[in-house]
Amino acid sequence: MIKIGELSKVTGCSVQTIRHYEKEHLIASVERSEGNFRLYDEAAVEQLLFIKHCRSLDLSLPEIRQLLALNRSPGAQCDDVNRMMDRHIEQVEARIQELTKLNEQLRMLRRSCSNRRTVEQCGILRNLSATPVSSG
Amino acid sequence: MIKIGELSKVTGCSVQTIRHYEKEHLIASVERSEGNFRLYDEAAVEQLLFIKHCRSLDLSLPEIRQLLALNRSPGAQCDDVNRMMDRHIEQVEARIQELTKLNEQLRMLRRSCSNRRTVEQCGILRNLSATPVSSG
DNA sequence: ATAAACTCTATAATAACTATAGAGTCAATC
DNA sequence: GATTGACTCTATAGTTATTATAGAGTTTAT
Repeated sequence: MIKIGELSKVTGCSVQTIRHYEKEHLIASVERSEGNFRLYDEAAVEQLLFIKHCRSLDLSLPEIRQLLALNRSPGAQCDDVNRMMDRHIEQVEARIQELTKLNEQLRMLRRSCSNRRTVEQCGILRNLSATPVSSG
Repeated sequence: MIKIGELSKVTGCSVQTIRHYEKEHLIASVERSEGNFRLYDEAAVEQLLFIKHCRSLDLSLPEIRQLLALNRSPGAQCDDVNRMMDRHIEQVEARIQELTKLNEQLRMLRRSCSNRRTVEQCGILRNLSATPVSSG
C-alpha cells in the first residue's frame, strides 16, 4: 500500500491531478490510513496509467470514464468503444485541417512584413485590419 | 451611433463577447446613452473586426492587446509584431505535429479492434492498458 | 399602461487541471 | 517532550475565452 505522493511518482501524475480524478470518479475512493491518508494498491497504479495513456491520446475525462465502465463489464459489445474512437479520430483530423489552413494564413501574413519597418508601414497590421478571410 | 446589439450583428461577435472585450481592455469604454446603453461608432466596428480577424488566427487576447497598442503608436518599429507572429506560427506548427502523431496512434489503436467483439477481446482496451507510448 | 425586445451588472459555468491557504499527520532529532 | 521537515488533508480560487444566467432597468410599439 502506497500513499498519494508515491503513486504520483510512480505514475507521473501530480498529486492534485490524482485527487481531481477521484473527485471526478475516474478512480474510486480508496481506503484511508488511521491519519486519513489515501492508500493505494497495484490495481490503482494500473488504472491511473490507463487514464494517463488515454489522456496522452487527448481523450476527455468523460470519454475515459466511459471506457473504464466498459472495461468493468467485459461481456459487453465493444461497438461503443469503436464509435467513440472513430468520433475522436474525426475530431483530431478536423482540428489538423483547421490548423493547417491557419498556418498558411499566418505564413502569408508574416511574409507581408520584413523587419525594420515602422508600424505604419507594417503589412501585418495593415492586413489584419482588412476584411477577415471568409472561413474564419 | 449604434447600440451593442447592432454592433453584434454587424461584426458577428456576441453581445457578451463585446462586453468581455471591453472588460479586458481590448476595446475602450465608450460613451453611454441617457439610459446607460453603450453607443458605438464606425471606428469601434473596425476595431472589433480587427480583433475578430486576429481571433480567427488563434491569437490570444493578450497578443491582440499588444498588436492594438502597436497599432496606436505608428512610429514604433514593427519587430515586435514580427516576433510575435513568428512565435505564434511556431506554436501552431508544433501543435500540428503533435496532433499528426496523435492521429497515427489513434488509427493504429482503432485498427486493433473490429466490431462485434466483446469488450474482453477488445484490442483497443487491451492496448490502452499497456504501457503508454514514450512521447506522451 | 403594458408588453416585447433590448440593455445593464454581476456571477457562475465550461475543461482539466494548477496553485494556494490553513490545518492535520508522521518520523526523526534535540 | 518539543520541534522540525516532509508529507497529507480539505476547500477554494485561478487559468482561457467565452457562454449562460438572474434580476433589474430602458426603449419602443401598441
